[in-house]
Amino acid sequence: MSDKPVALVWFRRDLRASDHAPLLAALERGFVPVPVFVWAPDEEAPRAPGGASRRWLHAALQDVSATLTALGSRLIVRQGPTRETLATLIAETGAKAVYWHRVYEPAFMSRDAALKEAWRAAGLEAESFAGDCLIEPQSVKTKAGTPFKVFTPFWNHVLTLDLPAAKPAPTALPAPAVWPGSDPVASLGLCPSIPWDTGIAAAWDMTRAGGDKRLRGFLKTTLPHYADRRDLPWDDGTSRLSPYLHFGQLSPREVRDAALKTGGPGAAKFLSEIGWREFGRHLLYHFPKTPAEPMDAGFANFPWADNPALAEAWRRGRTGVPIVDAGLRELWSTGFMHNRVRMIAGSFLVKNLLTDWRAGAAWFWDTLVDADLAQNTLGWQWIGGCGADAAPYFRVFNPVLQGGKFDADGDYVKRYVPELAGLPAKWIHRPWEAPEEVLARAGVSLGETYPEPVVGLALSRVRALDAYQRRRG
DNA sequence: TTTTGAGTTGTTCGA
DNA sequence: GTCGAACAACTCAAA
Repeated sequence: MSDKPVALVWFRRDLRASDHAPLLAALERGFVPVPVFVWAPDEEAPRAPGGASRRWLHAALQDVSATLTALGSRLIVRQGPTRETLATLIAETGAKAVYWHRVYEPAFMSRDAALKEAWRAAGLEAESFAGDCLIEPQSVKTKAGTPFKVFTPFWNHVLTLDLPAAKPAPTALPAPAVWPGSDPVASLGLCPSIPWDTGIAAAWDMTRAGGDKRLRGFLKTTLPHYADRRDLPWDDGTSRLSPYLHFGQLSPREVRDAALKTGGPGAAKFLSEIGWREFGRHLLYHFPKTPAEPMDAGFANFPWADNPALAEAWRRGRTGVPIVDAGLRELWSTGFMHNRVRMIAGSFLVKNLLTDWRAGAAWFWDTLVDADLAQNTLGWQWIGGCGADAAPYFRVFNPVLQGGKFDADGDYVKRYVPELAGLPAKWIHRPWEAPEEVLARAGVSLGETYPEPVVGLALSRVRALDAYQRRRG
């Protein structure tokens, strides 16, 4: 117990005790930190967090709460409008300061600036700190003073900068004379009422320790082969750190420092993937309308097809194209989709089905445990061909060829589309072309046990090329 | 200001 | 089956 003045430490996407500048600042400046989390989903834009993301948040909050408790502190959890809820907590604790990490999403930038101004006007010390990125979006500019729009020069520039390293967690935290009341994490209603989350819970250790274990194992055994194996969806060749990074259970500085320390082949490639995360934040900050609007204005009136049945088949993994269906079923059952398959499935929705990329972004938002506004926007605008550094319009992924290249034995398809497991590798990515006797032997009856393809690949490819070409005028 | 080199992730076609 | 060319210019970033 301490009679020092209290500082609220406002937790958001930084659900950890290590590399936590606001927490350290409170201690260094002689305050007793009171960690707080405010659940106000309606204030997130353009949409409140999706189901899978909420499920992860539930675990992450419980975990960081336990971590803070072990250090002698607590996590105070409240729900309600952020401004009023924090005002209540400031009054209850007599806090003289509020510290937090910046979040660079459009909905928060102006709101948080207004809060800072209001708190300072009220005589509080209010300060925000660099958030969940290696380099803050507003501090990187081309020599012409404009934001970067191409990844390679962006990242080459960032690599020349002297970036701060991660800081360790405090070894102990003081407690205030009186703790304010806290709602149980369970009362936030983040877990589903019908248990669709068993697959997610089985696939992930959603704690900081789980992320840390994943990071260490990845660096030790996978990093040397990263460049080759990261594209194989049946393999465990990617870091799978994205949800831990999204919720700040691991900071990008911690991940970067550990990868640099490991070094060797693969490290630069892996760091460039962290770089894409940075680039996504950069783009969202400088182009705040991109979650809702194509960055390339020429796409404003693109003739997207409006076919709810096809979009639903895609969401449910019932398109009849095995690797696409496998990806969407992996997503539905585990809250994750391998990066290679995200591209294949995204290309199929946007190009073969000519569906507005925003429909894909909305589904990913609801179902991904790593759903992140900046990354989701960048990824979907890229595959739609309407974003920064986007895929050329004529790049239409062929799911059969992609399957043959990256899932040659069909192991990935078999895992998530078990009704095709009896098919030999030769046909598993194109069952509609398999001879009748092969299908019969595998127990596959197209249209009954597994759908016929909802579109012909060749025809829909030509249609997409035509639509994209026409857009160019 | 003008110029120049370059740009995540692909497919198809024809020799 | 393997390989190179074509696909389409356009924009970006830096010299």
